[in-house]
Amino acid sequence: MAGTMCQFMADIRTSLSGALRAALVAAGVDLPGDFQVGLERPARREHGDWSSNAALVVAKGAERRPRELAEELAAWLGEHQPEHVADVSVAGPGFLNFRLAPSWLHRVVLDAVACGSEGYGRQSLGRGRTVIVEFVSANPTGPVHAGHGRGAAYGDAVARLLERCGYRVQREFYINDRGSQMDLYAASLAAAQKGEPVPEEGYHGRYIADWASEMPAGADARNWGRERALADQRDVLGSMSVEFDTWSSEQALVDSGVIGDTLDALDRAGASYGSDGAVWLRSSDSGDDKDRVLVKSDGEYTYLLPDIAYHRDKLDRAGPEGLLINVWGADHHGYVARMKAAMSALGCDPDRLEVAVTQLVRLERNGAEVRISKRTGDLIELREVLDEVGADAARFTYLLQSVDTAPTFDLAKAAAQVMENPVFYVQMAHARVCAIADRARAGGVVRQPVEEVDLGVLVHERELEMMRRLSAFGEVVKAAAVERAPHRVTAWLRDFAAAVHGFYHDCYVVGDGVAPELTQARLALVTAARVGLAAGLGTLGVSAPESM
RNA sequence: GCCCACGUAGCUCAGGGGAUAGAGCACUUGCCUCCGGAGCAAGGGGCCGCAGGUUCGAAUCCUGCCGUGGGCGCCA
Repeated sequence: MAGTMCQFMADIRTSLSGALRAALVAAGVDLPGDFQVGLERPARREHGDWSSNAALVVAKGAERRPRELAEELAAWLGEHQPEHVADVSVAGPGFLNFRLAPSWLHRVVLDAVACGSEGYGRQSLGRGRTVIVEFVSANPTGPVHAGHGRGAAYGDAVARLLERCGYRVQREFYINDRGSQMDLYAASLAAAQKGEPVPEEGYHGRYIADWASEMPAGADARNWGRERALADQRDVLGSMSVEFDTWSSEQALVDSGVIGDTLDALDRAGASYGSDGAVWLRSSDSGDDKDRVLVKSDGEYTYLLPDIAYHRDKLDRAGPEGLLINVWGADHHGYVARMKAAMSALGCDPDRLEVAVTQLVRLERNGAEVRISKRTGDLIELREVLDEVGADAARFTYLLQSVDTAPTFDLAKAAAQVMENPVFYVQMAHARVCAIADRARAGGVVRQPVEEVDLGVLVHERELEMMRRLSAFGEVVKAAAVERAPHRVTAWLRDFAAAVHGFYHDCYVVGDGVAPELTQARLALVTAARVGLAAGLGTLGVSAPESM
């Protein structure tokens, strides 16, 4: 039953676009087979609750004047009004503006209460399709740093969004536990243990000395170091509630022998060739700048070859309909073309591999830049960020902006417990809404079941605004999932929280001057607000505290 | 030099074919009998980097240029 309730927002769009389509047909317009009725929420309130540009889009093909056509459509719609529509008008060059009765917003309250925070805003576009989201995948040569934090927050939020849209999601971490970087790491640990200077090309972070001092005498620096780094990474990521379903080891992949299969497959496909004693991938045939080495002249695999085998394996695990999403840092963007080239060469649809590239984060503390530099040793570890600002603020701040931007993350501002801090502002809205419900309970208010409450008394502009914002959540979730853009949810939360604070300020729920039936209706609205805030925060992996 | 992303209010950033371009901070000014004023509201502030093009319509799409960041290893 709750499932059908949650379809309400989809229904209102369907109902409006269906009516528009019927109006167009009645007006004698021939619609293209793939015609989609444009329907959006106007930026300006006076343009109504929903608006369509259908007349503008169709006018040219129909050889009609947009404004005249719009007038005709409006007249027809006036005689055949869909449910909840109070008024249809024409504006500007030919926009059709729908003004809805408050009853459509009252349905939104029922919808939210019925769905709960886990169900509200759920979409069905995933239809059970498998998607493997690979993110963080830091080298096991040291702690995860602040830059990985962004990938962690982003990858996990994308996974959560996709889950809310009906995808079957696997979170995966790829361990690059092989190759020259691992050699250098092991050599650095071994040298530090013996009190010798670490190799110049090695790792110089302070953690090397710390970990070397923990390392038992006679331990294999490579294996011990790998486990030490992974344990550290797992621990830190876990403390911001990022958990992976699968940890895939490059070394294990190599040991299993599947690399040779991949090499053979590339050879059979004519995608590789030998030159200068090395084996090369013809990636330049598929849009890459140049060809890339798969097997070095000393017989060692490069990073690329096992990674191709790994992606082949992932595609296989995801199934024929499955999708791969990789979250890579900006320093790996040049790697996208060659991986896609390899996928094409192996006969896989390169569109099944998506790579989201996250730009670098500039880290500040009270306006002063803090450099992130893994190799030189003055790196800011993710652990430090979490200790300073907390997991909730870190996640929310990482997700404040699009991953296409290189934002500034001020640790001091993110940690501040003030309303100017968007994390605090949004969480505070949730806490306030919970406080109201507590207060009503403490005041002896007995709540009626929502379906028996007369929501028709909710007509205050603050209430309407809150319900309007709430009603957009499902569309926001869908857009955020499709665009792999969790920051859209962050932006929505800030707007919705502002509406909640406004309501809180102007609309008392319990108190002397509030009629009992209004208290009941507002308590239902408060529950709906709690659902919306908790649902939004939940898709970002941020907690919704009941008090602060 | 080539490749990718970005350039929007003083600052941090949303918006990514549609109507008069938005939010927070900062600045000016109002509002506390009562659910937490840790708040709410009003105001000032914009060649949407520049120049062309496509379109009924461009901050949004295309091309070029300028600027910023990142990448261009038989490292990972």
